Amino acid sequence: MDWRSINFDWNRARAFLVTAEEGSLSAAARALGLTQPTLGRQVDALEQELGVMLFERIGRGLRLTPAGHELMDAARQMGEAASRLSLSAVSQSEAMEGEVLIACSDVYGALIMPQIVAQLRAAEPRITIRLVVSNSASDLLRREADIALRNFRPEEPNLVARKLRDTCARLYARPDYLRSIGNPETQADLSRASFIAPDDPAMIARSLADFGFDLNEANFPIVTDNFLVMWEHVKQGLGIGFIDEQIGNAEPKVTEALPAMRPIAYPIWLVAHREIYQNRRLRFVYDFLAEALRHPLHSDENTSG
Amino acid sequence: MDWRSINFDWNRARAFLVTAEEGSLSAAARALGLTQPTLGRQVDALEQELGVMLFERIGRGLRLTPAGHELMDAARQMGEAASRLSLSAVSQSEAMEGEVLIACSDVYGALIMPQIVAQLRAAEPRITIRLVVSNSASDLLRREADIALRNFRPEEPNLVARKLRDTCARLYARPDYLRSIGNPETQADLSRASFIAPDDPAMIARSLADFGFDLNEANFPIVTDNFLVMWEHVKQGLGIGFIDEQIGNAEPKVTEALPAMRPIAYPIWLVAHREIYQNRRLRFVYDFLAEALRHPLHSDENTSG
DNA sequence: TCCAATCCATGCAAATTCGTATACCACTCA
DNA sequence: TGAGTGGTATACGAATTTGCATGGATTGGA
Repeated sequence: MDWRSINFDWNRARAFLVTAEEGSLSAAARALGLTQPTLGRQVDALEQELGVMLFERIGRGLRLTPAGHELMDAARQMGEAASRLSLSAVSQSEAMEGEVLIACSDVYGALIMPQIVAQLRAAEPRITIRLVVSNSASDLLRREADIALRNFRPEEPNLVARKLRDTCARLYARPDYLRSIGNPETQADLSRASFIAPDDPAMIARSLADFGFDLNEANFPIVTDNFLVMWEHVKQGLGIGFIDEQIGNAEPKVTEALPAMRPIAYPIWLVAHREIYQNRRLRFVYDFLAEALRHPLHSDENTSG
Repeated sequence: MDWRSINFDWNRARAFLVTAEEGSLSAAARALGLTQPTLGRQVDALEQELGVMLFERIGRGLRLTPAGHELMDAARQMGEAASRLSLSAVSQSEAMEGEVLIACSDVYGALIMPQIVAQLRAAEPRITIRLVVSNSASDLLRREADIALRNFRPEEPNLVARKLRDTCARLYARPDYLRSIGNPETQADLSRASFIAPDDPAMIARSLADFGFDLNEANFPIVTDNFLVMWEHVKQGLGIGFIDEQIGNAEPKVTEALPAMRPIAYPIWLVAHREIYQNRRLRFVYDFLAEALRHPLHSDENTSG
């Protein structure tokens, strides 16, 4: 495309428009929050730039030349479009209406978010929520989501992040499963137990080694990349699984496998695009989530899936 | 009027428009003759100013956010209006079509300009002429005229002036009138003659004293502020009058009253508004008049009124 | 898998623009 | 007529904006 015809200083067009409408440079300067010399120079420069004399300089005030009068039509339309642009922008950033994309894990999406979303929509019904469920970190910079729940400190610059709290994961299993393996009481007692593991068993095994376990691939007969799937297998009595204590404690079908064991602590971070600084709707959801997730839910509030 | 909604940096809107249309800051910079950092900062600033995120920064290039996409409509209309403004300005300054206001004295308007205007309109028929006839200097700065013929060096700054040549005024009268007062040959012989005087007889008397006359108010029985009226009275044989030799010599009814007398010399200046530098039509008329008036018209070209 | 091309972000010096202060002019009203 | 009001033009120092140079990152193809 050829942009030559718009390649002039648009601020000078604004100066021309307001000066013509207000009748003087001084009045235009007041209206725009600038000074009279500035407006005067901008109008002069526009005349030079366009090669047209816009105003006659008479003693007091200015008067449009015939040429200037001819150009007022286009200038007004430019101003109206500018006004639409800015008002539309304001309404966009101020509007509570619209969709917010929240990225979270499948477990959070299924077991924690529902009641938070319910509260949020009760508070602000015009906001609609799209849950982007993934167990890998969503790319906020590419707007795969507006706000993400993460369990690690985000490293990307240009993101807004807030650590909400620390939480714990514990080992859960069905009581009948625990009985079937002899009601273990120590890590050593679980050396031949079955764990329902997410994703990479080898890595899980290494991590659990820090907690006194001695496990190998034989301890991971069922693997899935979906925590919900894992959890359902635990609830079915097929083995032991790690899950957030908030969820595990609320599930009547299961019990803690090793109550004496030190839990695995990890953080809860709320991460968002910088746009939350500018968009009232995003800001609202961000703050709402931060407040709702700051403390664990009461057990009786949980969905037991 | 309330201008708040247009009081943002319009150049940033231009940066936004071209960047969105071109697909990248670099391409927009090339299209506008700016640099990529400049465009980038302008877009950033617009986002801050409007409170809306316009682009997602993805690896290569940018992509409009939904909010940015919403604003493109208004931005395009702004650009189209800007384009109309600029193109309209160009066509105005380059248009040969239109009116040109020429200020001149009544004598020039009636006796000199007609044939010059005829030539001018033959050369450029789309130009129309309005003759602003006045024996006092028109105010070009207030656009009482575009171009003025004057008989003195203009003093106003901001005007464009060119001295075309010097010309002379001489004393004329009808031969029968001269006979009736005894065929005068010297200034003293005219001490009881009748002069048809423009405007202020006392001032004329003082001026003529420099040329050896000794006149008083009794010598000015007919006074008018209109040189054409004066000239018609001279042609009617009612007295003696000063007029440009170009006109006097071309009028068969009259003859020079004192051929031996030194003529009154005065300059012919062409004065115009600065706008002639920008307006092709004004420039054409200015140059045409300068050329046409540089030398006296041939006698046989004159209208004899 | 590496290289070339292309793009955005940022630091810094230069150029431009802006605001303050002031001079000057035209009109109005006492 | 003379002071007051409200306007434009200009000088100059300060603030902002711009361009250049450079670094980092991604894409596409050899």
